[in-house]
This record gives sequence, C-alpha cells and structure tokens, in this order.
Amino acid sequence: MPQHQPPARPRDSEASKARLLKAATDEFAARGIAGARVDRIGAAAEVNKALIYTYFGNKEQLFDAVMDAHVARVLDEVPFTPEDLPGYAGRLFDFLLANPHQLRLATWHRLERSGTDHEPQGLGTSMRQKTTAIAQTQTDGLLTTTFTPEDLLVFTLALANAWMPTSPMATSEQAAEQTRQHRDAVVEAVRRLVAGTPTTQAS
Amino acid sequence: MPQHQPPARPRDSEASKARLLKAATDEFAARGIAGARVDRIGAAAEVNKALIYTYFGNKEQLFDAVMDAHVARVLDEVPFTPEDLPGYAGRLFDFLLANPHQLRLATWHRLERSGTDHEPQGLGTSMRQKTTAIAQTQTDGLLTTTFTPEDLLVFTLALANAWMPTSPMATSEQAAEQTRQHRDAVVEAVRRLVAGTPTTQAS
DNA sequence: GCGTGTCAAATAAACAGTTAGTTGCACTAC
DNA sequence: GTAGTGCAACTAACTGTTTATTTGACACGC
Repeated sequence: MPQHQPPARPRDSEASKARLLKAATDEFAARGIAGARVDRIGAAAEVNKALIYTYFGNKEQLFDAVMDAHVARVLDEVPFTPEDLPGYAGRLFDFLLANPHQLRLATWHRLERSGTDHEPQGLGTSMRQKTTAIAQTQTDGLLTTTFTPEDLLVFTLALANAWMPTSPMATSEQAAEQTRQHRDAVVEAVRRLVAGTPTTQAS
Repeated sequence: MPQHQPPARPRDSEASKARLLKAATDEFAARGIAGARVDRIGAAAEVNKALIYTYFGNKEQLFDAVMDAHVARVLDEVPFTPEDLPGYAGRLFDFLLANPHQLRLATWHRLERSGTDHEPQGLGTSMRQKTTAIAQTQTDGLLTTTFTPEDLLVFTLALANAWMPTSPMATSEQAAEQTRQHRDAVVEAVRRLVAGTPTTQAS
C-alpha cells in the first residue's frame, strides 16, 4: 500500500515546466545531452521525473526545448545592426558574458545535435535575415564589399566568441578590468574587419 | 569449457595500441567522452576491450591519450610565424580542413575536460611560446601593437576556425571552390587585423 | 614454467523510459 | 453547502537494457 506525501506546493503545471526548463538548462549546459541525467534534472527541479516525459517527450526533446528558449532570448535581446557590426559584436560579447550558459549550449548543440533535422526555432530565418541585411548595407555603400555577407557575419560572430570563458586560453579568472579590455579588443577587431567604410551616414 | 580462437593476427601490442588510438579518435570525435562507448572502440579496433584498461587505464585516460597525440600533430605540422599571422591562419585552416577530427576533439575537450587538471601535453607551453614570439615581433616593429599578444593569437585562431564544418552556418556541403574562397577570406581578415605593419622585412 | 598478451564471461551500477495508481480541485446537481 | 464526478497534476516503484570495469582462464614464445 503505497503512501503519498501531500504536495508542499500547490499544483501548477506551468510553474513545474518552468522549473524543469531551468534545471535542464543547467544540466545540459554543464554536461551536454549524452552526459545529462534525467534523474538529476528532475531532482534539481523538485519535480517527478515522469513529468519530463509527459511535458517534453524525452531527453532530446527537452534539450530542443531548452535550445529554442535560449535562441529566442539572444535574438530578442541583442539587436542586429548591419551598419554597425563592431557595436553588434560588443553587445553580443556583453550578452554572452552575462549568460554564460548560452555559448556552452550552442556548442553542445553543434556537436551533438547538428546533422539532425531539428534546428532551433527561428535560427535559420534569423541567419538569412542577417545576411540579407548585410548585403543591403553593402549595396548602400555603408559596409565594405571586401567580404561576402556570410563571411562578415561568420567572422563577427567568431570574434565576439573568441574571448569567452571555456575558450582555449581563458583558464585564469577574468578580472573585470581584463574583461573590459577584451571587449574593447573584440570591437576594434571587427572595426578593422569592416574598415574602408564611410563612418558618416547617408540618409 | 570456453573456446578460444587462435589469433588471426600475430601478437603486437604496439599495433594494437595504435589501432585502439585510431578507433578511439573516431569515436571520441563523433560522440565525445560521455557519448563514446568503450565496446564500440574495442570492436572498431578489433581488439578486446579489456586491453583498453591494461594499456590506457580507463575511458578518460584514453581520451587524454588521443588528445595528446592530436595536439602534438597540429603543433608539429603547422609552423607558427608571428611575423606572418595571415599565412599562419591560412595554414591552420588547411590543416583543420584536412583533419576534420581535430576541431571536434578540441571542442569536446573544452566542454568535457576543461576544469580538470589534465591539459593536453605541450599545449600550455606552446601557447606561452606563441604569445612570447608575438610580443617580440611587436617589439621589433614588425607587428601591430594595437592588440595585446594574447588578443592577436586568440583572434587569429578564432578566425581560422570560423568557417570550419560544424560551425553554425556550414550546413551545406563545402564545394571546393567555396572552400578556397573561405580560406582567402580568413587570410584577408587576419591581414586586416594586423594592418599597419610594414610588409617589407627588416633583417 | 613463466611472463606477456588475449579473450569470453561476469558483475554491479546506472540508465531512460513506463506504469499503475493517488491526490487536489473545479464544476455540477441537488 | 455538500456529495458526486471527471480530469489533470503528480508520484513511487519498477522494467529491461546498457554501461564501464574486472576477472580468471587460456595460449604462445622463450
């Protein structure tokens, strides 16, 4: 005769889903899909493990849900400015620094989930929009045509990531002053990348 | 009464170790440490999996052995030229393209093994040598002083990696012509990074 | 006969996913 | 208001499989 504990919390599936998503974010960011443990996620969220399967399907789909949420956040919070790629790189740098899970999640996704059909929602669209916007800015004469739009985007993203923690070199703790200098260096690097562009704006 | 097959191959522990290392490279590059299966590595190497434990200790140490070998290879085969960082980026690009496992292994290492004590052998030393060489080249007036030596190294590596497969954008197959253009773009990007340097050499 | 290399089989733990059931709660009929 | 009903939220216990790692017996060259 199984005994059940009275639930300390009121029943609220949305809140449980949210706690699950938060716990899954931490677990996946730290250990990836293969390394993540469903039991651990349930325990951290203080939610029965079976709910993961009713709410999200399985471990992989839970990861996909985590990715979708985080891609949406970065797209929302970091506005893209094709005529000011150095500024964009700086803002992306700031965002990634404030959200250290983002880059790890994206990297796990690239390693463990790429080649599958499921791309994070809106990522492909956003990439296409960005390259199109860059191409238009080039046509308007506001951006160097030395590189293709794809090159410019890929290089800008790469430079914004280059100094992030868990990068090959960042073993020592990032003091605040050092971080600011790295940010400045990233912005300057992108500035040099796009050099040869009129800084005055045409209306 | 267990039956034993007569060994088809002559006994050769070195050859077995080498086959194990090769199979482990493929498995780890594809699936990382947590996703790798010891059985699969043994089967692919046509070596009993117990040998993995006698030769390498355990799964993690096998991964470390794989990393050591591959770090040694890239350090050997891609000479570092602080006075010609664009050329270095191009050569690194070529190497990574010819050795697609390298970048994935390095990425898995960053995600799953960083924070542990074991760094791949010679990597720290090599990084230190490279930054020192860059600093010297700056002192000699052959390289821009806009960036610190660390910035220059990190950015150069980031740009050389930016267009590699399993990068966010490289979903379509890399046609040979497109690859050449990407290589050119990487070299040009690093050229712009280090711009303001005399191109003529002082002896 | 001894050391080195080899192997199938065993083991114990961990794992993702399932199931059968319990509990809280909104709503209704009276 | 209160007994009854339907249902979604929740739960403990379990299932069958997979896993890394160990073991102990066998073979071969010397």
